Amino acid sequence: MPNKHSTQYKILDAAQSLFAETGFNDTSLRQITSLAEVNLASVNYHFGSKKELIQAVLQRYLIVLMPRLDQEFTRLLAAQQPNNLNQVLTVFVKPLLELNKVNQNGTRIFLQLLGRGYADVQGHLRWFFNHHYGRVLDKLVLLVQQACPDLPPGELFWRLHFSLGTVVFTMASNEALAEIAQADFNEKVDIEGVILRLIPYLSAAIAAPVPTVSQISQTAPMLASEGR
Amino acid sequence: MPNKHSTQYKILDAAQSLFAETGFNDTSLRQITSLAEVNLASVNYHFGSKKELIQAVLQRYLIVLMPRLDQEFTRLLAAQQPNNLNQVLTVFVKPLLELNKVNQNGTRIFLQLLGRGYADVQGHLRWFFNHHYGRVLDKLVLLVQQACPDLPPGELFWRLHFSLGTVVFTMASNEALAEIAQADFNEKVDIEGVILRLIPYLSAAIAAPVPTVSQISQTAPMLASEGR
DNA sequence: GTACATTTCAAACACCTGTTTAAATTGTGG
DNA sequence: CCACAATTTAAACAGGTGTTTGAAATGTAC
Repeated sequence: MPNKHSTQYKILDAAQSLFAETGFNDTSLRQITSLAEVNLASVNYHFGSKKELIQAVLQRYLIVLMPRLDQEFTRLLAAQQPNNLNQVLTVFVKPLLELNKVNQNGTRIFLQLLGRGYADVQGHLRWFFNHHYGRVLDKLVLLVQQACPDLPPGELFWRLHFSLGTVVFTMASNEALAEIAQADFNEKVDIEGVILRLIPYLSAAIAAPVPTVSQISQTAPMLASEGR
Repeated sequence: MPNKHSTQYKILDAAQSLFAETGFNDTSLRQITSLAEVNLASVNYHFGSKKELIQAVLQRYLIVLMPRLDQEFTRLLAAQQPNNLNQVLTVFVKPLLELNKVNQNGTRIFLQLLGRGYADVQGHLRWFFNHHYGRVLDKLVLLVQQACPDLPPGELFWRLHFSLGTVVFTMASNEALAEIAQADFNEKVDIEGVILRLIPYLSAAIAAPVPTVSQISQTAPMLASEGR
């Protein structure tokens, strides 16, 4: 059934582009089916519901990406001495760029979809992702912990989520940013360029020195008195 | 007309909470008016349209925050020697926390709204913001440039947007993150705590060493061959 | 070629959206 | 109290949403 020109594929291809551009909630099934040149009802026939279509669109990439990432994480975990942060983050590059084999502009589209997935806080997406791929991310956390042994677990938690925010936001607004960069600095930037710029940024961010309690309390008292 | 219990205020208060929680597009006027206990038509009567209501909700905070930020930026720009990044970023703390005077939980709500504003890419919001407050942000760029004189302008552009993504995403998903942190690490985290954690993170990120061309080209060839 | 399952299709479904209308109500200055 | 403006109200508007239906078309195995 996986004909490259089947109705399913036409729907998935149309849906992913529109989802990436406009977000999940702001893309209607009628937009999708008219771009795919298929009947409106075929979405519900083949995928059941819009919710399941969204998951199918993401799954097409995740099913390729996550095992590749898992493989890279496992390889790094097997190393004798702990890896530094740059090494850990760099393993994302190849698997991400291989998504261009799944689909034209696959890397860009997938990362945009990821951004949309977190922006429209669709509860089911978060569950879907953690349920299927939580184990893989645990390995990443372990690697980062090994790379930054001085970082308290709580601090690491926040910094990983900060970093997720950086990636997700950057990708969601990728087109707009790339246009501005082109106009203001005359540098052509593609998705690969952005990924390579992110690595040193995130690397330094995650490994940033943890402020001591005394440093925090310089500003803290003011806050407590002004709250509410 | 600015009675604290007027219809306008009831609408604004209900709207900001729902917008922050669910996003602009996913919050209906009927949800807002029923929470505010006013008639549906009063939104269009008092604000004209939903678009203008969104801007009014944001404006209530921006009109307080931005002059305060402008004042801080100007003060720092007048200093004899250039300020370091930590000093520059720290000036955000006080003006942001003063938003709690505008409204209960004002700081958290405003930052969540900011996140929503960039997530639902409503073109009019970007325009609205740049049109009214572009000048203020130019001063911030100047300050960061002075703090990081070795950073090429193009790189600085990207890193500031990366940082915006960090803040915006973190705030948009703030509730969810705080809950997880509470459950997993048993640390109560409020908006002030998040802001204070962000500063060293962003500071290190923006000032990260710029990779040399030779470092990039180690991974680049593979990309070019696989990209389409 | 006939029987059966799969897939397509146009139409309708029930519901939700932002906005507008015109009448009823309330507030206000003379 | 009256006249006039400002505000509130219920109702309807036109259009969009995801989903369902039942008949038509197509594919497939015997």
